[in-house]
Amino acid sequence: MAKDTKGRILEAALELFSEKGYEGTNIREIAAALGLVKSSVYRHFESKEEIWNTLLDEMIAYYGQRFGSADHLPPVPDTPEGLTELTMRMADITIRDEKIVRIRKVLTIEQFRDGRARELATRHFLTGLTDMFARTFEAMMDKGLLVRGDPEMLAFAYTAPVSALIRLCDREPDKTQWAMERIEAFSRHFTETYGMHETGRV
Amino acid sequence: MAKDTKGRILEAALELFSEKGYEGTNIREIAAALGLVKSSVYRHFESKEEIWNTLLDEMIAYYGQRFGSADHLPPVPDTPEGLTELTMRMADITIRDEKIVRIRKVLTIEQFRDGRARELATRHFLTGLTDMFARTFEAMMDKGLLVRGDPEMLAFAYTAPVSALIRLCDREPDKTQWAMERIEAFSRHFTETYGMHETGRV
DNA sequence: CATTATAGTGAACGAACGGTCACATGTCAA
DNA sequence: TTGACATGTGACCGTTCGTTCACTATAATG
Repeated sequence: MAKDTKGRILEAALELFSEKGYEGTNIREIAAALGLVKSSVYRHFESKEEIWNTLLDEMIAYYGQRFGSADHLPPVPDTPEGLTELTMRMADITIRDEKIVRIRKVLTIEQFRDGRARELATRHFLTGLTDMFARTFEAMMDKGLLVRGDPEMLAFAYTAPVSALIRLCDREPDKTQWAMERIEAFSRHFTETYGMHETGRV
Repeated sequence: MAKDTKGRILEAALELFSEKGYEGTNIREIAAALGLVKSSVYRHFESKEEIWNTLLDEMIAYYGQRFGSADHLPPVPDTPEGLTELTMRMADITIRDEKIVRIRKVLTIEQFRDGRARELATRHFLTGLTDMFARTFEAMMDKGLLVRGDPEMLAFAYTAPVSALIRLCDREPDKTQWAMERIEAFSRHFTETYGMHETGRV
């Protein structure tokens, strides 16, 4: 059968670490989460630390594959309102996808203890979103949909509030609906401030 | 002499918890930080958990006293540029004050494990700053310094990016200077977008 | 069929943990 | 001087931690 026990251990570890942290989780719990006893875990990993490091490798790779590659760039909206739609779609995915939620949570918890977690946290919470939207905004400026200006600055001003609300959902999931409404309201406010409609030139 | 050992224990606990988390810190380290052995700590606290709960009480009280009371409201700027100055002053304090930094870090780490930490985290990272600046912005609108609009929305759009950069400093202190420059640049961008200069009416 | 590799187990290990307690100090009021 | 109280200590406790290992069951390979 070989049902990829190694992968299931990493899954369980991510889930537990994201709730109770690395130090707050023990090997017995991880094993129990897949119906094993702790010694079985050591068939697949040499130590608890190796689980953590492998998990980090996986998270880094996952981020690169999901947000880093060029073919995953979001489509450039056709209208200022399209930016809001795009944002809502992306926010919805990033809040619903349990794996991404858990990655954000574990990076939040462990960022002060582990250097690699620190770097990935900065990319997740700050630079990654900014870079991505900077390119989108630049394209929108070229299309005459957004007022001309520093696309990086605009992207930062746009993504930081959205990111803050996404992190609120991580912390207090029962406020998800409220947060989504706030994201939409903020996005509309943003497009009303910076958005332009095409002049219709052919 | 009675040199407030209880208070010093709380100080040491805050420092250690903010770096390694509650579970990652043990009583021996806390005791050693003030030159004691662990059993001495139990003269002042019944358990590790009581240290944690007392610390949380203190953090909640500290926040209320520091940011909650009306007499600590920041002065309303006289010009749009004054908003940037005010922001830089507040950011500088909040990044330099080690106690506040540690409180933010420990709330970041423990927000998923402790309900009270969760609530205080939301206030620290989201609602507190927004509420405070909403009042400032409302006053600035009344004075004709800021374009009319929803002060809450504007405050959220303003404080969320600043907060994101402050949290970057918590995570990567060597990027503090860069972050401060970004805060200033963002604040200037913001006042250029929404700021107005008085018409000079008497 | 015998063999070899793989995955899982229960018992046991030393170390570290949070916590207790009898005891040694020092301080200060009666 | 005495007694009471607060503070600090070292030895010790039971538990839990991460980790090891001899052993079993299973499945694939020659």
